[in-house]
Order: sequence, then structure tokens, then C-alpha cells
Amino acid sequence: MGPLDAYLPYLLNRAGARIAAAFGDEVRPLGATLQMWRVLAALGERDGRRMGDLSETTSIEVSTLTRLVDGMERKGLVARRRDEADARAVALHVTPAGRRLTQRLIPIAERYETVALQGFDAREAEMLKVFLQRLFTNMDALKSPHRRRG
Amino acid sequence: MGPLDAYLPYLLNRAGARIAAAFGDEVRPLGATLQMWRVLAALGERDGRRMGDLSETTSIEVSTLTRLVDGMERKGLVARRRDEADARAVALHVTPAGRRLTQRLIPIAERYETVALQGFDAREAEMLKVFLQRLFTNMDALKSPHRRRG
DNA sequence: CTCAATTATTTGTAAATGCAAATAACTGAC
DNA sequence: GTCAGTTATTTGCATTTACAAATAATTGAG
Repeated sequence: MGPLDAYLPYLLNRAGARIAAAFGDEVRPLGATLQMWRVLAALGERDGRRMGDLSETTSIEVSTLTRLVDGMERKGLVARRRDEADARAVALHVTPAGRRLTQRLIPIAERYETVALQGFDAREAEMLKVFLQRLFTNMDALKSPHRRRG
Repeated sequence: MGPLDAYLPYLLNRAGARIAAAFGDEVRPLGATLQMWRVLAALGERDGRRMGDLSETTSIEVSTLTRLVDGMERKGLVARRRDEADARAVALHVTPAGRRLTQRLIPIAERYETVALQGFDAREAEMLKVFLQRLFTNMDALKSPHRRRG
């Protein structure tokens, strides 16, 4: 137990980094990364999302997302199409290969959930998730540099 | 509420990234970063730690830490000294300037704690921390690539 | 004492990241 | 219809990061 253990951001970051690293190691043999999984999961829920939408839901910065999607496109997992309604926007679509990969990733993600939450009962697991949601919302309120006008 | 909201690693990463970004924005004017704060906090607890020790307690990869410490040394916040007992190792010491900066960072870190935990009562806050500790421990058990022998 | 094996740190290098500038397309005022 | 202002995405670039190789020093076997 170090001194940092008292600080929430540290605890959060540390736990998050560990899970992310472990998950990443696990999916690398499939040619996937954690970030790819996020994109695929978001598109699995609703296909044809725009980059901005995807950036929002995955919490991946747009410029990072652009390059991530470049790679996924090269791998044939997704395809960019111009949005019909608004030609500024790009709609991202999963390909059959992307769908197959998604299907293989889902059980891995679920298994990780189990491993991470070992020793938690259902009520505790749910509480943790709710706490994290709340925490995110709290921080969202002051998303610093580009403050809401005022 | 997106589809990813059900997945713990995502919730964790998202909340962690938000706090980290906000904290980073806040301390940038002081010439500090989140990672520097971690190092200073660890050294504040016990000065003269070795790089490896620091890497362990801050969860910053050693090679990353080396370069981070390079920068902190240039800024005059810390000083490397050869460890007396073992000349392979480097002992890091905080300078007076580093101590002054630490003193200014502590209240910021505490304020962030408060902001992040707005709406949490003391019991909930404590629970969250314990959960995050447990989660980290769970993942630690399988720290994948360099598996424990067996 | 000497050498091989181990341990602590740093450096090389490639990939990921994020901000800001550039590009492309839409919108509304006129 | 044209143009200024806005919005969506990409690109440029500098920073951060991590893995692996290189360096430096210790330890124990002989």
C-alpha cells in the first residue's frame, strides 16, 4: 500500500490500465486491439455511425479515431461511406469480417468482466458500475479547457 | 447510454481518462503533469526511492519513468543520485523546488477528489476505493505476458 | 580473484495520442 | 445564387508511451 493508494484518480487509472493491458494481450492474437473492440462494439449496437458519434461513444479522440479506422479499413473490418444526408460526414459500416471478429471478441470481453469482478457479488458489481457512471458524469460537468460559455 | 456502458473496462477507462485530463489541465499552469504529481507524491511519502520502486508504486513503466525523470531533473524538481548501497541503482531525491511544487499540488489533488466524488457519501466513496483496489488485485493475479513460472 | 548469470537503469525505435491547422461541405442571410 | 460562418473529418507535428536491446554494476560459484 503506497501513499497514492488514497487517491481516486490513481486507483482508477491503475485498475483501468491493468485491465486494458490484459485485454489487449488477449485479443492481439486475433489481430485486434482494445480500441478496435470499442469501435466494433459501438457499431455492433448501431451500424453506420459517424466518426464524431463514434468518438463520443467510445471516448476515443476524433483524430486518433481517424487513424484507428484507417487501420481497421485496411484490415477489411469496416468500410467508410460518405453519409448520404450530409456529405461532410462519414458513415462507418462493419463488414462481414468485422462482424465475425466482433462475435469472437464478445465472449472475451465477457470473460474479462468475470475475471475483473472475481469476488464481487452481483450487487457489488452493479454498484461499482453505477459509481463509475456517476463519477464520469461529475467530471463531465467541468470538462475543463473548452468551457461552456459563461 | 451506449452499448459500451455495460462493460467495466470501458467505464473504468472513460472515468479515469476524464479525471486525468481535467487534473492535467489544472496543473499545467504550474508546469506540472499528472505523472509528475505521481512521482512527487510517491517521493513525498518516502524520499530517495529507486527508479524501479517508483515505477512499481506509480504504475509508470520504467523506461517511461526514466524520461519523465529526465524532464523533472531539468526542471530542478528532483535529483538523481547513485544509490550508495548498490551502484546499479539510482536514488531519486526531491529538491526544495520539488517540495514547494508538491505542496501546491496536494490541495489540487484533494479538490479533485471532492469534485469527482460529488454526490457520494463517505461510505460510498470508501466502497468505491475498496472495489478499485480489489479489481486491481484481481487483474494483478494474471498480469499476462511475463507469467509467473508454472 | 574471475567469470557467468542476474538485476537496475537507460537508450533505440516504432506506435499511439492529442492539439491545432487544413480541408471539405453545409447553412442561412442577403 | 453567393459568401461568411459553422460543422465534420483529416492531416501535420510534437509528445508520450512501451517493448526490446544495450549498458552498467552486483552476486555467487569455482
